[in-house]
Amino acid sequence: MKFESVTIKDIALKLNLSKSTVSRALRDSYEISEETKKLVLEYAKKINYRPNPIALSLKERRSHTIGIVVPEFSNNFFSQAINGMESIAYSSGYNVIITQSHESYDREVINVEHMAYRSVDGLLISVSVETENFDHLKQLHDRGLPIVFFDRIVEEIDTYKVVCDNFKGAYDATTHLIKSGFKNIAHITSAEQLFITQKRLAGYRKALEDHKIPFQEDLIKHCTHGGTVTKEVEDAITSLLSKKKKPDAILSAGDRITTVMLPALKKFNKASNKIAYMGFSNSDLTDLFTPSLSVIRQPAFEIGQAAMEQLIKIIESKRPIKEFATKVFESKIIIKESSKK
Amino acid sequence: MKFESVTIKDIALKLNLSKSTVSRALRDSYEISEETKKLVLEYAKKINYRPNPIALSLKERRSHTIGIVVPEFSNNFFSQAINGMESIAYSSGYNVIITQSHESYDREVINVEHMAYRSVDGLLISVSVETENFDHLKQLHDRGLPIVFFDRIVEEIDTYKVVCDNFKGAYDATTHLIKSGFKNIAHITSAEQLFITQKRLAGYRKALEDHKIPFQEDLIKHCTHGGTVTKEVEDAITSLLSKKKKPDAILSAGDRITTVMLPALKKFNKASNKIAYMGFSNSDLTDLFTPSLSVIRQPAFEIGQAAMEQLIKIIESKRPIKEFATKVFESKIIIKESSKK
DNA sequence: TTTATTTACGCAATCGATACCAAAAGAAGC
DNA sequence: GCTTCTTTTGGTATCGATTGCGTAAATAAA
Repeated sequence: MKFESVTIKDIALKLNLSKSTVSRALRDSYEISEETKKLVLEYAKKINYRPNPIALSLKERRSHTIGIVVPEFSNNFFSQAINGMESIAYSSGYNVIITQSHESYDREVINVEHMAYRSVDGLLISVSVETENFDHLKQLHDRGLPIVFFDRIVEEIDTYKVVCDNFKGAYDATTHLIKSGFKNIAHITSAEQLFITQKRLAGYRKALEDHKIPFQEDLIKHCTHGGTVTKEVEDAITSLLSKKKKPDAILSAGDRITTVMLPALKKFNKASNKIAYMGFSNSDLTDLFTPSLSVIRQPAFEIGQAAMEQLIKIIESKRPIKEFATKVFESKIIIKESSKK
Repeated sequence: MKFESVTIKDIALKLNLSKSTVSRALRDSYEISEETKKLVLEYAKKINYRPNPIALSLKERRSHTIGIVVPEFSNNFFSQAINGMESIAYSSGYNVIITQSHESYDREVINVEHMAYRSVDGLLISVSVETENFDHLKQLHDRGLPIVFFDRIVEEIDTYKVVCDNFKGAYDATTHLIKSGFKNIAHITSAEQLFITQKRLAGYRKALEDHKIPFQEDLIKHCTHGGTVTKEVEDAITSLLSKKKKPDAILSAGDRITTVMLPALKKFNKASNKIAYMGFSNSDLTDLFTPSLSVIRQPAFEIGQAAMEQLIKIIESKRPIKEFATKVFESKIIIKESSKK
């Protein structure tokens, strides 16, 4: 239960040296004789000595560990982004620890604080759908913790951000639907306060406008839990389908909403005139659906990489960085069966 | 960049007390007067004092943090298991940190050691498909780190384990295929050395045997990367389909193999006589496929919960635990279209 | 009044590693 | 032979929190 580990003191005792000498020998300091170095290094290797990172974190106030907070792993966009982050972190000598907020504000606060107090050197976060108050992040940021936002960014905190061009993604998808002959396009999306929700909605509206299709408020459905609660998506569908003038196409925002929407829609499409649909999704399985799903795909892996690269740059910069940019990636429209007339 | 935090010393200085008095007051020690306690508590609250967990970890050699190592998040089985683990951990006052091995032995070793040295109080792990040498886990276990295995367990390390009845899962699925009229059933599975692979294969063989169908070695295909490399699954399919006597059904093991197999099979099924299939999968999307996918589903969330519960029990037990059990859950066969004649 | 017992607090060591400062030993210069 | 400089090593404080031990003051008992 105690988990004994080898320390510098053990080596010092054994070799009749002081702790400081051993420490310096291990770090290959110039002030230690070759002879002593060799002695220490050999013995350290023999007993498989490893410096205790907890002690180092306490002393140096850094841990070579980066914290990642995402809403959910099971959302492919996030698991792919995490893979991108890991790839950069490991090659730069950092470890990552990852937590999920499960779209809960409370959980997000707990996770963020736990990481901060565990001395992560920096934080990568995509905020939960519930998060409207950003004090937990602002405080840490003000106290000097490097933070990089990705995907679900927080506008009011001035740091580096990595996103997709959500406006354009939604604009292109909507345009595609319009050009395919649909005129009554609904939009099922995430909570209103999310920045990406606003951007996507704006893209959708602009596409309608550019094609002289009037915007209808009641074709917009917000899922306040981002699709994690199945019922809210089903309710949105039901509400759309019970309208006098039913939509002929649906644009959905977010992996979760898209996949939860499909079963409900499938049931309906069997019984009556088909409704076309497409959505934001990074799932690899969308081709297997019938009809195969047209999607807006984001370069999640690259977004993760870019976010991690930037975070490490901030962490390792000598002087505090004041100028921050927002890196924007392009999403890609992939047309399959589900959006055809 | 430095991230200043409030310490006990700050409080002591401000209130003209010693560090020890402040510490004791905060921990509500009986040797501190009510008056002083109140003073300290109020000031601590005011300046938002939080004990530094790094310092505590160093002192107490425990962190109230539990490490989880899984092959991949994007595998639904694992993301669901993690959710089960988190649910127990949080209600028991533990935090979790999660890493992926990406089915790589080297990455697994790095992750495990990083966590151990970061003073996790215990470890939950499902080993990578590559892992054949268990020294990294054995060493830690021998030194007293509580470990609980789940799903991909290590037989030779004596600790608590949580699994599904993989034998029965494969047996039931194979039996179902046989009873549906298939006689030439192939099995695409993961690397041979994995314990669950062996169990599933045994279940498959027993079902054949019980129905007097001869076992054919060349109907078994092992994917040494567990399906993470698309080509190995495609090769397995190609090899099966190029046989003189093609299989009439396929049983696949594991989420990843199942989903990677589908596109390859779909292409083939369009062109020629259909091959039935079913597989182990915890994806929520299997109903959306055409044909809808018959699956063996494991209670991943419950497995995660059980594993975490048991780990916490080991961590918190006063005396070292010597007797370990293996908890076995039942999987469930869900019959859909893909396994019908 | 004297002694014994609480009460309430401070000092210093500890966890593991690092780093500044001092000190010892040897080498070099005069 | 003495001072000065260099090389190599040891002592000790530090990071933040806990804790055993010691002790002054306050109170109770004799």
